[in-house]
Order: sequence, then structure tokens, then C-alpha cells
Amino acid sequence: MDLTIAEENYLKAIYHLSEGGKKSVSTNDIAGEIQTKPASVSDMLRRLSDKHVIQYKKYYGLQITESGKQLALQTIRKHRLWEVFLVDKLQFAWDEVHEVAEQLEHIQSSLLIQRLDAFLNYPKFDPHGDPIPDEYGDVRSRPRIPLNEMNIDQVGQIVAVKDSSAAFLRYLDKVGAYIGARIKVLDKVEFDGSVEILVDQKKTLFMSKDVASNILVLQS
Amino acid sequence: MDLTIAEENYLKAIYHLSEGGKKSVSTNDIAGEIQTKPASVSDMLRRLSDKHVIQYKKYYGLQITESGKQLALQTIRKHRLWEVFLVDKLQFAWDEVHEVAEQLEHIQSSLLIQRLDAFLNYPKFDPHGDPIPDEYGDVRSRPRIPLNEMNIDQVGQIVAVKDSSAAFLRYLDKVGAYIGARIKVLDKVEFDGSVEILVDQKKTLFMSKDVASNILVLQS
DNA sequence: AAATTAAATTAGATATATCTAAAAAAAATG
DNA sequence: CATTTTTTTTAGATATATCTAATTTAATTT
Repeated sequence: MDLTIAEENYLKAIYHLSEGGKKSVSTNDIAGEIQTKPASVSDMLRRLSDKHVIQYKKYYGLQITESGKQLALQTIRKHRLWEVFLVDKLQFAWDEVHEVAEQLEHIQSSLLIQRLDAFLNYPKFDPHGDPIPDEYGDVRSRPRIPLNEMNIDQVGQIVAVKDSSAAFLRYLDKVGAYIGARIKVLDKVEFDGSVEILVDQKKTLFMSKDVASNILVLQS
Repeated sequence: MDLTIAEENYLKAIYHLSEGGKKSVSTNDIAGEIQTKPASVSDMLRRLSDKHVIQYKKYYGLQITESGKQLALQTIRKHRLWEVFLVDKLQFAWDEVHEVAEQLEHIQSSLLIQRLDAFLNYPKFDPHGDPIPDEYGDVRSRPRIPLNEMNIDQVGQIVAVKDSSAAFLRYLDKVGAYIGARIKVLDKVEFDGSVEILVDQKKTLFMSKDVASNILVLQS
């Protein structure tokens, strides 16, 4: 039983919200995540339930099933592999890839994804630093902490961002805080939580707590 | 005014049928080309006419407009570029690419196609030997003739096939008559039109007129 | 616990895309 | 040229996916 593109998008949103730590996923949450109205979500939940990718009781709540989780992970796998392709092979900037990957993730061909994976040399992380599930849906994530929670003199590498809006990504690119950059915490201001960091051992950068909390660092 | 995926597919079919030499394109022809029913075609013709990509008069006939032609050519451009990608970069066999390219051709991103074109080094022909329209819709096609119309001792290169069904393509691969193969006509049997050719200066091959007429050769 | 507010669902519409069956128009045939 | 056949179109259904407005259920407040 195959999913339509709309169903795949809803399921991916539900998966992301489920993994996002929140105890339960509400109709309103889903509507907010995919820019639609709660009425449309209710409709879709019934359909997803019919296809057994979620368990759903009206007015009560929902839970993603194991098969639903696997389908969502495969969509995420495709999305992130295409992002690597766009950045590594087609010289896209990392803030330009999302919209196109949203389309490419729905192409149906397991051979294509196998070959693409090999062509890209089996990448484990996408350009935003998010882990790429393998063909069995397994995800190896690295322990990452927000930049504002690091201590003075600690070093690490920027591996991901929480807020991946185009505006935020452009801001980061502009100030030179790209994914992969090696950083060292030089100073932290106690009362407002802002931080000063050294990027690639040459450039110092000040940023607010707000910005720093959206940058995830792999400590080394 | 953008076209839906279904509209793009109909328009592409109409373009192919229009270019196919036939004087007029019938509802039944289109239904046959796209595997749908004539009633669905009538419906779609009305919609395509509303969007001014064809001119259409009920019971009378249709003609593709200039803007329709341009849109069709851009879809064909995308299809053929993706085919080159699949064969050159992802090691797909040339008889495995069609179905996937049918999906990829609908991805909307002009930047993507620009970059893909550059990445593939601006190819002029797809793996089946068909010309790739440029970004302005211009097509430079090579003069090609069916293999059965060549004369004895003439040499050339296989550049395309008329019948691109998977069965025919697999047959060609099996006997070693791939796209790009250099051939020489050794003999022609008058009464049944069958031909004997030399492939890559080492392998001789017999084929019926039926097969030979579906193989297009660039003479040299 | 009754009243209010918030969240979720249903009812009814709209748009796309398809189908079958019936009707209308054009083409072919005797 | 009237009749038959073929082609094309319309009418009416179905399925997906969405919306607004109304209703129902759950949660919160007093």
C-alpha cells in the first residue's frame, strides 16, 4: 500500500513532531508544521489510520506505527541524500536546498536511492549536520549540544542548526559560521547569555544567546 | 500560470505526436500515448486550452501554441538531462532510465536544471541519442537515417532508436548494438530487407528489416 | 459542577484527475 | 445520400486534497 505525496508529507511531519520530545502530537501542531488547516489534518489522520501508518482515536490522540516510522525514515533518508547531492555535486548553498529536496524526496525508485547513496560515497550526515538514516531506517546520531551550553575554552565543530529557516541560514553564512566550522568558546557573558567564539582559529564572532542556542556543536 | 504534472504529461504527449509527422493529433492518439481514456483527454484538452498552451475547437482538432511548445520542450529538456545523469553518473543501463526520468522531469527548479546541465558538461544528446533542447528550447538534431536505408559498405554510428520499449532496448544490449556503436553495412538481402552489419570492427550481426528500421544511424 | 474557552471533527464546497455509460458529431460505406 | 461505424464529447461517479463554517468534544476557569 503506497502513500501519496501528501500522505508522505503528513507522515514526515508527524514523525518529526513525535521525535521532537513532545509527549503527544496534536492536530494543531501538525497543521502548523505543514501550513494547512486543522480540518484538513483531521481528514488526513483518518486516511493515514486506514493505511495503518498511525494509530488514531478521534479527539484522543495519535501514535505513529512501526511501519509508519519506517516509511517516514525512508522519506527523510531520500530528502537528506538529495541535499548532499545538491550541495556536494551541484554547488548549491546549504540554505538553497530545502525546497528542491522537498520535491526530490518523493521520487519513487529504490534503485535510484541505492545508486545515489553510492555515488555520494555513503554520507552519514546531510549539509545541515542531520544524520541520514540507512536503508533499514537506522540512524546514528552524534551527541550534539547547543553552542550556548558549552563552557569557556571548549572546542568543537558546528554540525547542525535547530532553526533552519532561510533567513537564519543566510545570517550564519554571512558571519562565517558554516556547518563544519571548527570553533572555540572564548567568552560567555553571564547576564545575557551571549557568547564570543573563535572560528577556524582566526576569526572571532559575537552572538546572542538566541542565535547560539540554535547552533549545535559536536564537542571534541 | 503553471501546469500540473498531469497537464505537463499531456502537453508533452501532444508535442511528440505533433512533431511525429502526422498532420493532426486526435483525441484517440493522445489517449493511446498516455494510457488513458478518450473521455479524460477531452476533459484535459479543455483545461489546456483554458491555459492557452493549445488551441482547441471541439470535434475539430487542436494545435499546440508557441508557449505550449516552449513548455513541452522544457519538460523534454529536463527528462533528457536526467537520463544523462542516471546513465553517466549513476550507472543506470539505458533501458532502465525512462520510468525514473518521467518522475524527475516534473521537479520545478530552474537553478537545479542549470546546475545539472553544467555538472553533466552540457550534453547535447541523451543516452538514446535524442537531442536535448537548450534553455531557449532550441534543438540541434543530427541527420539520422534508419539502418535499413543505408547502403552496403556505408559506415556510421548508432545514435538513437525509434522503438524505445524496454524489450527492444534489452534485445539491442544483448546482441551488442548499443548507442554509440560504430557500424558498417556488410550486406543487404533484397527480398526481405534484412541486413548484416559489422559492429565496432569486430562483431558481425544479422538483423531483420523490422529491427533495422528501428535503429537510427548517423552516417560518417 | 456549571460555564466558558480551546481543540478537534464533521458537513458541505471547490478543484484536479480519472472513469463508465450515454449522447452527439464526423467520417466511412454501401 | 442515407446508414452505419468511428470518434469525440458530455453527464454523472469516484477518489484525493483542500478549504470555510458549523458542530461536537475536551479542557480550563470560576
